[in-house]
Amino acid sequence: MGQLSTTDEDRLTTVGLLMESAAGLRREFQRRTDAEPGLSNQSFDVLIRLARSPGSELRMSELAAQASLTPSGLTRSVDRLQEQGLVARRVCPEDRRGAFAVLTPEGQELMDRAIPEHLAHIDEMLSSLFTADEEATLSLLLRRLRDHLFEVGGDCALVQDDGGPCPSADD
Amino acid sequence: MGQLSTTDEDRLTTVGLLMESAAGLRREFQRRTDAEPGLSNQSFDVLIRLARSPGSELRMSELAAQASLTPSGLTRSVDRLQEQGLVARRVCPEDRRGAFAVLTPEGQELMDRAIPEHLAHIDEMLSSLFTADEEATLSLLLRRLRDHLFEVGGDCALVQDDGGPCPSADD
DNA sequence: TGTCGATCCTTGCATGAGCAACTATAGAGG
DNA sequence: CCTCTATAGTTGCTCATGCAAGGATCGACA
Repeated sequence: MGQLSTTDEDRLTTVGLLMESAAGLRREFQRRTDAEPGLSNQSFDVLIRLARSPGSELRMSELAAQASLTPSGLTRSVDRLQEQGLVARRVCPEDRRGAFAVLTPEGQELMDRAIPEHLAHIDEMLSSLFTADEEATLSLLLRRLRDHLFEVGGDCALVQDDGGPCPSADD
Repeated sequence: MGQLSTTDEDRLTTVGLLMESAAGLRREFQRRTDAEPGLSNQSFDVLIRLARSPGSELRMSELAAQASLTPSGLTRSVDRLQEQGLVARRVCPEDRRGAFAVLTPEGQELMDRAIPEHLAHIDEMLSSLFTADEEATLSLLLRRLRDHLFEVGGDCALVQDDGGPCPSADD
C-alpha cells in the first residue's frame, strides 16, 4: 500500500473526507430525532422535501429520487408517515398509475415547527466554520460534483438530500 | 416555506449538495461491487482501511469508528469477511478483552487487485471535474467540516469512510 | 377497438444495521 | 486480595432498505 502516488493519496483523502462529512452530518442531524420521537432522519428528509414543494406534494417517483430511495423504499417510508398521519396519498388524475404524496395539515404543522430548529442547528454548525466566501466555494464545487455524478448515473436527476431545497431553487 | 432568508436557503443547499454528492459517490462505487461479487461497499470500506493500516490490522473498535459503524455492526461485518476468508481475528495480547481484525493473505491479494481499480474509478470521476487547486480547496474545506463534526460529536475521532486513508496519512 | 411494451407503484423476501442486554477482562480503591 | 466500575466485543431482536416479481394503467400501433 505504499506505492500510491501523491495524487492518488489526495484523491482518496478528498473522497474520504466527503463521505466522513456526510456521515458526521447525518449523525449530528440524528440528535434532532431525539426532539421529535418517532421521526427518523429519512422520514424527516421526505417531509422536508414535501414541505418545500409547491402544494406540499410530489409524485412518488420524484420524491424517491430526491430522497435517494428506491421506489420500494419510498413506498414503505410513505406508508409509515401515513400511519403517523403526517402524509396522505392522492391519486394522480392525469395518470392513474401514479400517486402524489401530500403533507397533511398535521404534517405541515410539524414541519413549521421543526424546520426552523433544523435551520438553527445547521447555522450553529456551519456559521462558525466558514466565511460566506468559503461557503459559496464549497457549494459551487459540490454542485459540480453532484451534477456530474447524477448526469453520469443517468436516471436520477434532481436527487437531493436532507435539507436540500426544491429543484427550482437549487438548480 | 417562503419565509426563509437567503442565508438559510444557501445553507440548506450546501448541506443538501453534500449529502447528494455522498449518495452519488456511494452509488457510483457500487458499480465496483459488480466486479467483485459478494463484496458490498461497506465490506470494501472495511477491507481498504485494514489494507491501509500498519500490519494490515486494526482494533475492532477503531475499525468501527473508521467505517462509521457501531460495534455490533462491525462485528457482523467482520464475521462476514471472516467467512469469506478475507479477514481473521487476532486476540490482543495486552488487553484480552480486545481483538484485532487482520487481513488474510487472500484479503491482501484481493485488495492489491481491487484498490488500483478503485483509484482509477475515482480518477475517472474527479480528474475531469476539478483542477488541482480546486481539489485542494475542496479537500481543505471538507477537512475543516469533518474535524469540526467529529470533535463536537465526541467519541468518534478518526472516523473515516470509503477510500479514506489511514489517520496518520490523513490528519 | 384490441394488443403489446413501457411505466408507476406496491409486495415478498433476504440482508444489513442499530439498540439494548450480556460476557469477559482490565484497572482502581479499599 | 477482593470488589466495583468501566471498557471491548458479541448476541437477540427489530426495523428499514434493496432487489425481483407482480398488478394496474398508459400510449402506440395495427
